[in-house]
Amino acid sequence: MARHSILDSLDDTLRRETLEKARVMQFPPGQILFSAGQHCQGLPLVLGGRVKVQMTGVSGHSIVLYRMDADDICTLSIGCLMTGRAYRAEAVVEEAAEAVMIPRGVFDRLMDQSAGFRLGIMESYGRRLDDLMLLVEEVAFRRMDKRLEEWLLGRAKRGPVVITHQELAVELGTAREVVSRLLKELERRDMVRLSRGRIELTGLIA
Amino acid sequence: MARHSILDSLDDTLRRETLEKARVMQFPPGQILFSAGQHCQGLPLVLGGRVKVQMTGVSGHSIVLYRMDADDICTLSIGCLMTGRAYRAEAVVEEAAEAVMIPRGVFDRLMDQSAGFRLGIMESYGRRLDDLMLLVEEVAFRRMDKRLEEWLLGRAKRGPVVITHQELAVELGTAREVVSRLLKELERRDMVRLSRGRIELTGLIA
DNA sequence: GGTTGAATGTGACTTTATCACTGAAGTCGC
DNA sequence: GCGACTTCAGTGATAAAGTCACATTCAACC
Repeated sequence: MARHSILDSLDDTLRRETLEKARVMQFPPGQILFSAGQHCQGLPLVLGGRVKVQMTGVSGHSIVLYRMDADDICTLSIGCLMTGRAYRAEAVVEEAAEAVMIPRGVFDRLMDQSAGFRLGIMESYGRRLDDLMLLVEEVAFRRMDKRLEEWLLGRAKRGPVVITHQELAVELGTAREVVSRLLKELERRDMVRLSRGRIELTGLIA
Repeated sequence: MARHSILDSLDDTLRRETLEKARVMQFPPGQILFSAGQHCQGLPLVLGGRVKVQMTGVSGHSIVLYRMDADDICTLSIGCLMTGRAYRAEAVVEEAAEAVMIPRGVFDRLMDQSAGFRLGIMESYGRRLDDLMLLVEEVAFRRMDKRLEEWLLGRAKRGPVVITHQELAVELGTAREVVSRLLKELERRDMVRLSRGRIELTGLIA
């Protein structure tokens, strides 16, 4: 059963009609939801799992822009859906995800007939814009060592972080060598223990 | 008379009603349209002039996020209007600007009753999101000297660029000293001629 | 057990950021 | 017209981050 808070804002008739025309889809880890240059087929409402959205610049470097998880809306798709432009970023499933795909026609109808749906869409847009503004500030002004430590702390809820230095570099929008060196420095200070594809936080609990 | 393409998408009745309740306002250069922490009073539709939107990070550094000019919609205001959150950025008038301020109630009504209005709003949102994604990439990966040259070229349509190094640093999200040094280097290579608050492009026409 | 490919380590060097100043150019009051 | 003041610009020293080139290590798979 499709559980997404934006669907709760619909009245019964509209919700039933929506669910009739929308498809619930499953995406295994590693699957590409969409990639740069593609055109949008429908609006994904994320029911569960985790998807990262990243873009690759002209330089060939990539950076993770944001993540989507349960109850999120794929904001990028809205713009592509309504204006017909192609995606500029790429979405990669990290944890097996489930999403309802709302076809264009249904989306238009929902926007037309449900104030709650509109609010949900606008809220999602606003949040994304905020996220990106904060990211700009972060990338432009914050020190890489702090950003790295913060990222690790945010990920180390329980157990070691399983990630390669290269992937971590994409998370932060920097080079692999920079990540390697900063991590080695953290290891020297006994903040982390490093092994291949794996970072264990030891002293970094603050 | 208020000319904005999104108003053209409205039928006569709706447009008349909107213009009755909306106020056309004038903003002189230097005026702050809104600043971080403030709450949104209405949605500005920009009729003319130029407004820059910039944010200041925790570090105290600022960076210009994007600009609005004729026929633009203040995307940031939409999110603040609908969710009640405060602005996170600041808008400063660069060239005397004129805007129609759409009050919240009218905005809701337009979203409800006009598909064209909705499309315009969504288009604006999508474009802004794109702008910010490109900015992230630019800040994260492109070289400062190239970005500076590009910025200057984009501004030097006719005549010299009137700007201080400090302001230019905010445009690019870097430090004033960095801008000064890069400009001096350009001057050594006879690409520009520098004077106080003014940059003349000489060899930089490419 | 040896080969292979991915992941990591590191030196050398360039670019960018930061700090701490100095000097130069405008502005204002008289 | 002349100081006093303020804003703007220049620069050396040093630290942080990015780039390039290559060495090493690890894990997986014949």
